[in-house]
Amino acid sequence: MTSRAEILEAARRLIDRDGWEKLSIRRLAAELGIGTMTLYHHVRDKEDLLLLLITEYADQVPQPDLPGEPRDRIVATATLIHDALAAWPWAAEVLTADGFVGRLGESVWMVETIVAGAIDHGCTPEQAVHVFRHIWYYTVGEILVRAHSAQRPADAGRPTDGDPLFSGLDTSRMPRLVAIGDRWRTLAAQDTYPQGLRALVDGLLAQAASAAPGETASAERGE
Amino acid sequence: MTSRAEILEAARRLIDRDGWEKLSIRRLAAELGIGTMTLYHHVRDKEDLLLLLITEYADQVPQPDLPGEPRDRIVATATLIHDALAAWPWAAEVLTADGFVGRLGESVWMVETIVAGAIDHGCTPEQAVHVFRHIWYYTVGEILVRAHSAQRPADAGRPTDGDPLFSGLDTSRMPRLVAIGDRWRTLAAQDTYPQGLRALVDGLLAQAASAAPGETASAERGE
DNA sequence: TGTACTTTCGGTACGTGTACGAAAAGACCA
DNA sequence: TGGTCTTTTCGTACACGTACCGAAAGTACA
Repeated sequence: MTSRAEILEAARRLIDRDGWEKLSIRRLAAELGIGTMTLYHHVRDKEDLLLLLITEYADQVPQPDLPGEPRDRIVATATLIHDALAAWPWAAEVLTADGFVGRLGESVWMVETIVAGAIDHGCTPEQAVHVFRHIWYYTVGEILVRAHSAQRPADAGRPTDGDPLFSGLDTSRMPRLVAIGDRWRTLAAQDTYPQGLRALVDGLLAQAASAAPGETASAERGE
Repeated sequence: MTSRAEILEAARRLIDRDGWEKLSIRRLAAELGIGTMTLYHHVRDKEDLLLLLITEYADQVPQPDLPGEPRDRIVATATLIHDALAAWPWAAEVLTADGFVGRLGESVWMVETIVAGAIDHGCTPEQAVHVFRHIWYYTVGEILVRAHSAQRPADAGRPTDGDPLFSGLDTSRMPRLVAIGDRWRTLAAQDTYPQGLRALVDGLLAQAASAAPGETASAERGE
């Protein structure tokens, strides 16, 4: 009669004790004192387990006051999502899972806030959904690329000779890039998410405005 | 005396015959008639093998003429990268790998073209590198999320009831989204990459312009 | 109480990536 | 040729996720 709650509790215990990399179906089953395959009766697969953990985690993120311009609310909320994901090592394992967004639990307000912000700014609801979608893509990409680059234990050969994103790049074919010397190699250290996000949001909102100029979205009921 | 070229050839053979999902270190070794662990002398790990395959593939992408505005060159090149990655099933397995960009082989011109386009538009070289970086994040996110959503064999329970990105979303907490009815569920079918990319690029270029207004980048030599 | 059906449990087995270390083969020089 | 050192080969072993399927336990109805 092992319940979902007990499973998640045991998983958290395991993660706290041995680190989340050591979390495995087998170890979790052992921790619970049940057969390995029994776990599969409460959880579809490992991805599902991690998604459940994520829901639990997301439920604890408090909803802050977000006054200000719609645009600023969007940016602030996206940054919140980003920071939460970045602080959350096992997010990268499931970030692209189907329905990840739907597993945000209590934190669906993040999605709603972004969509509502876009509508308030003058987007149609359809455009607003796309605004969220693009922000999501960008955020996921940023998290995944950076997370992957970060978890490398400093390859013996190249002791972090610069931006891992570009490591091994054949610079002899890139005259325009090389023109700035080796400075570009060190740009990775900066946290570039805020700028990129701002640019994306600005671009999206401008795009929506020019697609339907001067028009305030009317939330018409569909079907 | 198994060479890298032979390994890659055998890998391609295996992929053509059984599909790339079936490609494994063990099967590849068997195909080559060598011991499994021998492969590890020519290839660091599986990720490295896939990156080698990617270099080979990328080398075959022809470099097109890209006239027009710098902005359009950037967008066109990014779209080319995106489409290549999307057409390339095993890209998702290594897309976030360190130095992926450096494994583009002959296709480094893609990186150079984007960086050069940004500089030609008035960005500083540092800004141009960031332009590429943000485009890369967005593209990777788009590819990974969509790739993951696509490879699901239509869950028995929910026969594709809409956008997999949002599946399971608690819409009762999203009044503004629900206001458009269920239409938002079907928006996923559209290819939204071009719009998002355009918005991102526009935003990035506008941001760079406002950071250093009216200034044309001077490619000063660094260090 | 007996019987049929459903839910829960878990042992075994397959295929995976790859760490480790021993063995074989090749290279080089005395 | 013999010895030493380096490169290449690969057998064994481990932990993993999980498909498959039989066993056990719980439930419903006769």
